[in-house]
Amino acid sequence: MLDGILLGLLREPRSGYDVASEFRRGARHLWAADLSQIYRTLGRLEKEGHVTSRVEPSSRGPERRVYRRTASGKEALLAWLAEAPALPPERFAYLAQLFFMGEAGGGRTLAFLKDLRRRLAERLRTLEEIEPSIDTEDDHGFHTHLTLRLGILAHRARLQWCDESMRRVRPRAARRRR
Amino acid sequence: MLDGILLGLLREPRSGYDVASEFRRGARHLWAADLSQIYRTLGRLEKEGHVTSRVEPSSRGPERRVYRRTASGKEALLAWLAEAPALPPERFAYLAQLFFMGEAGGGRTLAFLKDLRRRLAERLRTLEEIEPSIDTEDDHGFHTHLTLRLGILAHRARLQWCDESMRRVRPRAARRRR
DNA sequence: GACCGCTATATGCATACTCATATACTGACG
DNA sequence: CGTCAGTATATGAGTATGCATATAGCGGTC
Repeated sequence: MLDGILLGLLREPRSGYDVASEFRRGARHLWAADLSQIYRTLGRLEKEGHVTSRVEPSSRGPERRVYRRTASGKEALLAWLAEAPALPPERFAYLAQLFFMGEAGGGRTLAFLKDLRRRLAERLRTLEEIEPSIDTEDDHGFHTHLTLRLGILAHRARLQWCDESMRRVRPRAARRRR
Repeated sequence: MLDGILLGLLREPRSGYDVASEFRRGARHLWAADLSQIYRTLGRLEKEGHVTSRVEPSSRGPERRVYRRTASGKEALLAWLAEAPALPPERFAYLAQLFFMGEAGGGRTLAFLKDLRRRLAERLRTLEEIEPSIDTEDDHGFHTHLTLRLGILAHRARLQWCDESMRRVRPRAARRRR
């Protein structure tokens, strides 16, 4: 999976470090990846012939290993884009916690939702801050904006759900106290 | 992470196979897990003393290894529930594809979104079918319903996003044809 | 000149996860 | 009686991921 992302980011030749920075700036909200993971994957892509690398001097640090996408790499990228939309396995750790919160007596649910709401709101804020900086005229910018937009709408829906849930929890908690 | 879920499902003694079935029925929308992964994790939880197991005859199949949660297991579960809400690393494979869809010339975006919408709508339908069957009176049912509810709201938001996105894509595609 | 932060690559280790495969019992259906 | 679906456990192999750590150049600041 990371393969496609790295091949996509290598639209222009870049070092692993640059790819990782690009990643953090533009794609952080859609995929998480570690520097070590990126280096390893680039290494594998090179063995597979999807990229080539060349060591080049850097103006402000140690030597850089610059990766270039090959024709085969471009092909692999297009093949990935031609695949059906990949719905990932759902993995919501906080929902799993909430699912069993009844075992904690139910008294913790409200505090948990409050905390969750705060964290989600924070994430939403960072997404909203990025949005106006995207130029939607060119194709890449347009698609970037589409993905960012889902992040924003999804987070808003989650916040609404937090509010709805907290409204439902309060009377239950009150009943328990009686 | 799976530890907490398994310990939660072991509110009553169950075999690995039962846990997996329970999983598919009630928690499929919040965490994905493989049977082999569940067996292995139960094995580890036993080594750690959080569960014990005993082989018992089955009425309709081979022998079952039934797991029981220990006091230490209950403690570990409560500790997990007391942790802050765990926001998982974002991993949206289909968003990653969309992010780079400009490389495919942009002509594929609409078909991609249509396909995605269909898949998401299908998932939403299965969630909505489960909803009315949940009894929200008891604590576990209530919390189950909360998590299901987020699944439903999140999917509705995604569908809206698909529609919004398709409306934005069409004029661009028309412009490209000129 | 010492130290800090950023740039830059790479590896080791442990865990998590996926997919395939082996084994074997039971009940239903044709 | 054969076969299939469902019940049931377990392991091997390969991949992905996360976290820590080692190394080292460069530029600025105190």
